[in-house]
Amino acid sequence: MAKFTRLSSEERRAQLIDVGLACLSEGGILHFTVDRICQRAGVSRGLVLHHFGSMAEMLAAVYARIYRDTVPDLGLLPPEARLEALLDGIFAPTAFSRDTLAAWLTLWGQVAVTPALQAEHQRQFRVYQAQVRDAIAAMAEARGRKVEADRLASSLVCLIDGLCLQRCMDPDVISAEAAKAACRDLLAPHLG
Amino acid sequence: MAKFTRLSSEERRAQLIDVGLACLSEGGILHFTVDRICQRAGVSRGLVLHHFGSMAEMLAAVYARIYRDTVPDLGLLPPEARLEALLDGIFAPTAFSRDTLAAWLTLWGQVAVTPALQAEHQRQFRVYQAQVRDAIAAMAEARGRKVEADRLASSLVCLIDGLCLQRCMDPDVISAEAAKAACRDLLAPHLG
DNA sequence: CCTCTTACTGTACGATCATTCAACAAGGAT
DNA sequence: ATCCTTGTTGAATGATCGTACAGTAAGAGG
Repeated sequence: MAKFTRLSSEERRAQLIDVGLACLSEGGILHFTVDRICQRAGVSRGLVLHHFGSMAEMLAAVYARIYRDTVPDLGLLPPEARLEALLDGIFAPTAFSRDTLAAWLTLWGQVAVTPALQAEHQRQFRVYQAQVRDAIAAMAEARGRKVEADRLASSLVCLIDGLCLQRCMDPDVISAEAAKAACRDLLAPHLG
Repeated sequence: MAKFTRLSSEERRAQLIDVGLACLSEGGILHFTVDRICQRAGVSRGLVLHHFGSMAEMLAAVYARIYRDTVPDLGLLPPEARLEALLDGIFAPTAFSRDTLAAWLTLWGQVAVTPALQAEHQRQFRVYQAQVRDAIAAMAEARGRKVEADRLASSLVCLIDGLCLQRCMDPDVISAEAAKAACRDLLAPHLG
């Protein structure tokens, strides 16, 4: 019998990212270590840096992963449905759970002090911000309203982040429905 | 000449908290270490744990400090001025700087995974949330409006947090004035 | 000037950290 | 069945981590 099984580079990276995410959720950045991740994944110490080069690079990969898992793709939806789909994705049970949010908070806390992570953040955030802006602009047009889509999108993004923050630090304070309602309330005066 | 100078417990704690805050700003939680803090403060290794007992306790003390430095005391102000004073305090140049915000983000990232910090957060946040609610309620009453002060305060707190988050991760995106405007825009439909 | 409290020093300790690297072997290719 | 690519192992390294603790001395009070 084989002492270990070989996976393709993509498969192994995906598995390690999963484990890394779990470590972040449970213990923050201080638990995001080579030893812990490898032990939990059932592989040897050398494998993480073989696939990612450094822990900072792996952290950036985890950031890209959680971004894709959380922010839905809105491209194919009809204009009036995009905004609601965006909120449904972000405030879905898995994305808006304490575990996922704890990972988000940890990553945010590292963005400003980890160059590799900061670069990944800017890459991901640009796409996200554009999606939110377009969803708002599409809705405004569908309803025949003139809005400052940029400013409104910026406010909505901030509100969403803050809701995630508060939800993570005290889950009882804000439910997913209350979070969606707060977002709609922010937009209502401008979109009707 | 003396080999070292003795300070009162309060003075030394204040100094070490200052240094700890600086370490958090510059390198996140991974730079919040006994060695770094002591070296930077010009004291020996044993002093931190002499005054704080553990690094987790010291982190909680730093959290309490940054909270008090950021959130202004609104008690004595006239009802209509409280909301604006709150925003002025939170978005003041020092509080809304990259350094201070980086420390905030780091601390937030640790709240969910550090019991001592979580306890301190709940203590501080309760007071903060109540201040925001009262400022909103006072303004609503002054203007003769009926509002759901709780929900509105919750939304405002989330928006403020999100603004801090975005500002820290990319200072060019949001100015202090834009942040204040976003907050006023959230409240305007309810408070006029 | 003496005493006493306690702020303070500095070493020691065991654990854990990220990274490097040479050797091994799994499994598709030929 | 053999070769070869490369995913994988595991030990070694040197730095750094938090905490414990026995001893030192500063400086206020008597």
